[in-house]
Amino acid sequence: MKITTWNVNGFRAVLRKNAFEWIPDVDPDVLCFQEIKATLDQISAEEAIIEPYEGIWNPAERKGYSGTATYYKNKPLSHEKGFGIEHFDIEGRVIRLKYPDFYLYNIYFPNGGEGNKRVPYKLEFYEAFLEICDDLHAQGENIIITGDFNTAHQEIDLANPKQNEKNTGFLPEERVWIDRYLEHGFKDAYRELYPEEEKYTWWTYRFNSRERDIGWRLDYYLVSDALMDRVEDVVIHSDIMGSDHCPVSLILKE
DNA sequence: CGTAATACG
Repeated sequence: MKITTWNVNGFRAVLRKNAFEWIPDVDPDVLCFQEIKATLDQISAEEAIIEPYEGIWNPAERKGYSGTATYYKNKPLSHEKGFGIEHFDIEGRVIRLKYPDFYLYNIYFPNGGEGNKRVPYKLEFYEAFLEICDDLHAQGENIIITGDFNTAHQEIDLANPKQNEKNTGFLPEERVWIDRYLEHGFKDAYRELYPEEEKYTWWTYRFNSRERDIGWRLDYYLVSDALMDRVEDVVIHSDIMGSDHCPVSLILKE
């Protein structure tokens, strides 16, 4: 089974750029998109279709902002949008699919904002979601979390760690939440397999950053400890264009 | 700089 995550930074922008063309080549079983920045009524029915997938959209209430969509080949046992907490759910950040062996969460974690204004909301979101994961783990369930975490975990996860210690995305109080997830029964699948690799998944559109590879690793797969032996590979598709993020795939053994 | 609506990342 192959799962691919991609922060599209505007579903309509990706359509305009014809930038979904890589999908048949990568051929994921599930596609997790973040920052769709659209509702279904802003595009045609045809534009929402990605063959041969079926899609679930969870847009934010606010126009042109945030939002997630998950496309799958094989129908999950069930699916839910949000986590039942109003002030988080209105931003369309969460879609959960239930498969026989695990829950798959597609999540667009909050950005800390200009002047770190939204860091408190972001930290609350990490906290609330970890509690949900704790409950599921306590029930013996396995979980795969993927999406844009909006935080680089360690110095190895961004090109310029020193100069970003006071910027959202690399604040100590944000990074410690990734530590907490790992302490609560998750593995960072990419880092487990590639402890020394310096590869990024996001580059600002400014300053020619992508060409110069001045980036951050913000898009992760956190998998329950018990699932780690089923992880065959994690692939960062650095060459796939169309957004300021690149797609990342998780390949699971059956 | 880019996406999208006048803010946000």
